[in-house]
Amino acid sequence: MALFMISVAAELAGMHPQTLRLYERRGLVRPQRTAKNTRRYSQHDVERLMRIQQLTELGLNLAGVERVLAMEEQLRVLAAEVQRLQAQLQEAAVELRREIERVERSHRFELVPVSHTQIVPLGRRRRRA
Amino acid sequence: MALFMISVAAELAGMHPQTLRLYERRGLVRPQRTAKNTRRYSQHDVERLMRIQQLTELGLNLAGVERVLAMEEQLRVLAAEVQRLQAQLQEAAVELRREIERVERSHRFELVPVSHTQIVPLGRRRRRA
DNA sequence: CCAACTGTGACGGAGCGTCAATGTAT
DNA sequence: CATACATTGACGCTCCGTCACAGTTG
Repeated sequence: MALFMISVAAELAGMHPQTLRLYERRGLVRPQRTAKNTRRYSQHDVERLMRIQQLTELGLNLAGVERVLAMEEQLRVLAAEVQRLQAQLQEAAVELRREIERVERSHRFELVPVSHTQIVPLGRRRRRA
Repeated sequence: MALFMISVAAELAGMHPQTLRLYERRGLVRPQRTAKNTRRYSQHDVERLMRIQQLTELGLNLAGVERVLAMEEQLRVLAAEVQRLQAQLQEAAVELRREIERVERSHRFELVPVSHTQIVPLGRRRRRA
């Protein structure tokens, strides 16, 4: 996983390095730190920075950005849940058909329809014409 | 449905009337207008004003408030969708059991298990001991 | 010692809530 | 005429991005 020092991350995000430090102080991004206490930004951090920039360009202040990012995460989770449930529901429909078929087949093997049986004494089976 | 003039709505929401006019100009609330062009706030408008106040007290600016309110609506819609799908899924499980039972019952009426049949010549039915 | 990091402090522009002035209708 | 509405402009406070300065590390 690639990590960038603050100058590179700022360049990638199109921001002033000071802005990145400010965002970290406000808790908007949490880059790793090296043993010598310098920030290291992941690709994910940079993408988050770009998303922050989109929102601030829309006029949001940082409090709004923070809340919107949190809500976007909630939306992703919920949308995934909807996706999952829809798939599960479709699976349930398939399951229903399959199960009914299974039950019918099991009966077909175990059972003999009355209308198809012929009562014939044992040992006196007639030949079909 | 009760409607309030701006002074009353501002009182109810705990805001300055000018603030309400500002919010309308920004498109955050859309009170009705009388024929003489004075604003009329519904109960729903007042509740929205109070929600806006909560968000601004959290430090959001108006751009953020607008976006958050829109996303809250999306979240409500998605949450309702999840609710609906879960109920539908549970219903599907019930349906599965019911349908299987129906199939089995229909076979039980139409069919006779082989193991329970006895091949007996007609008219020579034996009495059970 | 230079380059890039770290932090803190200050400044300017923008956003926002309130006040003030002015006009209109009941 | 007094009151409450309307609109518009201005002022002060806060937020935020950037710049500046000082200290540390390779």
